Amino acid sequence: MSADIPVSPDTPASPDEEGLAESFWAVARRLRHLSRQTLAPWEINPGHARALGILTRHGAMRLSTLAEHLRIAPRSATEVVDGLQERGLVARRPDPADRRATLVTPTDEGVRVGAAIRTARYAEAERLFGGLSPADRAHLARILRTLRD
Amino acid sequence: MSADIPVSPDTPASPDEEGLAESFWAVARRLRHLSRQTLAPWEINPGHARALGILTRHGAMRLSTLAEHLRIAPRSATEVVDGLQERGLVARRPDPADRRATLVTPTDEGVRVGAAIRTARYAEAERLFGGLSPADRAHLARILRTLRD
DNA sequence: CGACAATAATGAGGTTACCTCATCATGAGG
DNA sequence: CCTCATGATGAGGTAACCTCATTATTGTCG
Repeated sequence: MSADIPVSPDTPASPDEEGLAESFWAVARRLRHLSRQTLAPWEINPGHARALGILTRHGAMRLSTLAEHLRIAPRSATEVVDGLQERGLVARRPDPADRRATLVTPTDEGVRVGAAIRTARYAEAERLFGGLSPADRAHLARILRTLRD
Repeated sequence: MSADIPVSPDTPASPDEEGLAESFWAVARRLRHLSRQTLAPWEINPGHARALGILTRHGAMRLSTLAEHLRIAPRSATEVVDGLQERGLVARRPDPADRRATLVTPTDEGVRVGAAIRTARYAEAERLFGGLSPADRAHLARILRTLRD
């Protein structure tokens, strides 16, 4: 680099009001980063992990229903399921109630991996939020709940 | 829909510990949504807005420096700048100090739009965080600052 | 019952926002 | 001055989405 002034990290840590959103994104970035590390051992991407999580929590469901859970177009869910199927984590079976439909079910392996990821995610959250005092944690939980609605 | 059970919103509002990350993402989703609305009047996407913001805050810089700020590959910054240039928000000029390099400068219009977006973002944050009591707001700011480091 | 619109999944093809690698001009050090 | 490094960009690729068209099947209604 001709002049190697280290580039400031683009988030201008401003006083407070404006910085609230900025700080929020900074933490979100950390969380996303942690998440990537967490998922690395399974060589699964966040999208697939999310789908697998939904499937292991709710059990078998139609492709279109999965799409709704994921809030993506049904056509896109087809591709997510393709990926999970290739990895042997889910299987397609015909819906006995409607021969147009496909039920997506986690395989045994899928259930196993889904549970492992769930556990790892728990640890991941602990790693980030563990530094907080129990009081702060409760506070944060309450505030986030307020903001979310 | 054959059985129109409304799909539950996939985030299972779990007790607390695990839900902290979940809540966090839920709020992030709201923020992102607000952000899209905020930017709509300028028909500019978040990536372009971010680049323009950096340029108006820091002034003219090399394409490669912009890439560092954005944390993307220089080649990708070329495309972002192409987009902003098409919209007349930035201009390329040769770097007088190095004839290989290009300085990207916001145009007058770019400065104007950048400032307007900055103001709108302020209002956007207010819209989300405004519901909080001043105490909660301070609390949140402090907690986020802790989590970010 | 039988025609017909609605629905489930998927093929085909497009978009966006990134990436890497190769190329070309320019710069800097031995 | 020769070589190697660097700044921007052309060429081409990928991941994760999208829409629209197609096919099989279903529910409805006259």
